[in-house]
Amino acid sequence: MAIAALLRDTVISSLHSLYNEPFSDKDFQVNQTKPEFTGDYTIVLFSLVKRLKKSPDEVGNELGAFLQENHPALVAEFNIIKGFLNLTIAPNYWLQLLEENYSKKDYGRLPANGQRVMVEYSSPNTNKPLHLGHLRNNFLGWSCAAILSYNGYEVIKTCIANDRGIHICKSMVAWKLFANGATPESTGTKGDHFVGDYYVLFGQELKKQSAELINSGLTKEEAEKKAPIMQMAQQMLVDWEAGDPEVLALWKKMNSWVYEGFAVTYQRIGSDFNKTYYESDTYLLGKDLVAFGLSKGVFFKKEDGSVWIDLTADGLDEKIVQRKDGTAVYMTQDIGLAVKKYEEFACDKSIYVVGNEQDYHFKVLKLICQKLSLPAADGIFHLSYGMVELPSGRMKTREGTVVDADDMIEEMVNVSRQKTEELGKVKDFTPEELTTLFDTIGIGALKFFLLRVDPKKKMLFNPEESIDFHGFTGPFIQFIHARIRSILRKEQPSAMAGNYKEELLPLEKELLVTMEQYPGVLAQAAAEYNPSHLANYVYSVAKTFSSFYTEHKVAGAASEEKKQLRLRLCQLAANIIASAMQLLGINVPERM
RNA sequence: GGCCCCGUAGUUCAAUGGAUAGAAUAGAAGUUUCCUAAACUUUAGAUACAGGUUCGAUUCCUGUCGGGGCUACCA
Repeated sequence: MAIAALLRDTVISSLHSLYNEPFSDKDFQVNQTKPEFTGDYTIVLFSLVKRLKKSPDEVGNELGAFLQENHPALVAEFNIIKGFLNLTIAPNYWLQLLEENYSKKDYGRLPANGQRVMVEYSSPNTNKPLHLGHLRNNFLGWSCAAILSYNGYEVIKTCIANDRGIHICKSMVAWKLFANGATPESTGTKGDHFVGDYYVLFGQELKKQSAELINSGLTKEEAEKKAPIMQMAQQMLVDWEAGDPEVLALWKKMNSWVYEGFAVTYQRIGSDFNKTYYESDTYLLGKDLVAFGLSKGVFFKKEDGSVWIDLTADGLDEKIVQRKDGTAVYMTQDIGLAVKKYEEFACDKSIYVVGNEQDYHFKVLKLICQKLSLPAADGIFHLSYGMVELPSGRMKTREGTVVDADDMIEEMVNVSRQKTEELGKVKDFTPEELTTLFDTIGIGALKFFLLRVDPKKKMLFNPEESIDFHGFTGPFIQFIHARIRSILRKEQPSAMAGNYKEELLPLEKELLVTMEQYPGVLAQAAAEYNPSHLANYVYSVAKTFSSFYTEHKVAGAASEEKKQLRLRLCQLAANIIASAMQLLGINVPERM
């Protein structure tokens, strides 16, 4: 058990023994002791003071003495400062922890817990290439899946391809009008970019056409609706739904180009899925649920035949679930897909990694599913993440301010190549090894940059300043790992004769205390679906190790006993760094 | 208009209601005959504003100011 949890339980039982009353973890806090005070962990006593009607010193002394006397293997010493009971953990506790875990490659991994969870992420539109915002989504979804799996969940990764609709028709219309039969092959363009270019062309042509109509007195909205090219797109959507063979053939062809492009990018960034759903297959789902909802009285029909749900009692609006022409809307499809997913996989939880602009949508989705008493309802969880913004604000396709994912990756890899060559430490690598290393470092920097921030918060990317390779970054952590591996290549820990007797030095202790927290951090990252906890944590391990490494020699330690201890610290640190980075989707090199 | 989210060093990010608000970067000053200097050490620098709850508030509540999002018979 993690020491913080162990202390919590021990304090609860100790308080019970002392005062013969029931206590819970709400009655005190367990914090790590601030470095300026003596001790490792601190019990915050204030709420106990109130409840027991004793002074902080009284409570602290009674509890401290009790712990010291009855749990000597855990608590060695204590001191009290202004209501804070600082506990020094028995040195042997740390040493034993190290001895038991230093060689475990999967330190912190939990056994299967029988729970199954679905993570839907990525979910691209098939009319344009991926951008930086999609990368945040992909990294987040992949990492959450990995973290959950490490914590014992069975994880199903899914993706819904938004492969139909007016946006797809726009690319198709523009291609028909302007391409003269060009293909990705004929132009040497990556398929998703190729199709995206026609989506942009559509926008430009629409702007041109609507400008003329605006001059003749229409509003912008009216003009865009009436522009001939938009009319063509609308007609194409109707034809698509009617199953027009020519339209379907074009649709299939252009989508296949996009998928080829996506496959290259997914391969590069490591995104993968157990199951991909296609909106073209699922967009009619949910229609029978409308009838079901009507029969249950959850939905109601308006005079024009459209079907709605009234959510005003829940503080929301009325929401449409079926158009007057009988077709399903986005919401209805999503309800249908939720049911389908549940039928296929029966997951206990279903996580949707989708941007926070859809907070309202998912609130409504879950609420409707609950009102329909669908078994899938309670498991729905919207992992709502913030936008990646530029200094000028949101990225907008229309204004050409999107940061393209492939360009971004390419640039990161180039920078890593350049920096690596400047340092000149891997001149003996083969070309293949170098290519792998540049990818590892460049993509590692990018992933870490996007994952170190709390997913819920919007974040800023400034294209003027390239992503850093120093400080709180992926490459720094990779570098520390390479340094540790360099030590361990020369010498591995071997069996220690007897018990370790020397005192732990402050930096050794700090490193070990930090490393003990890994399982706790993993649990928190899983519970909150938040890889940034892991990113922050693994950085603190690397940073602490770096200080330790600068201050103390490992191979040249003063005694064999000391050397063995430090080799164990190295081994555990390397294992934790590799493990945590792996869960962020980042590889760590042996050398760099 | 209604609903939701966010305002922390120059900048980008941390901080289950707890001790003197942490990092990184940019700035200043140092460190390399020694396991990789993509490093280490030192230094200066911040809770938008005004109230309230509390022994204690960056955190909870109210208001003001500022920023963003949602509010489609688009997906």
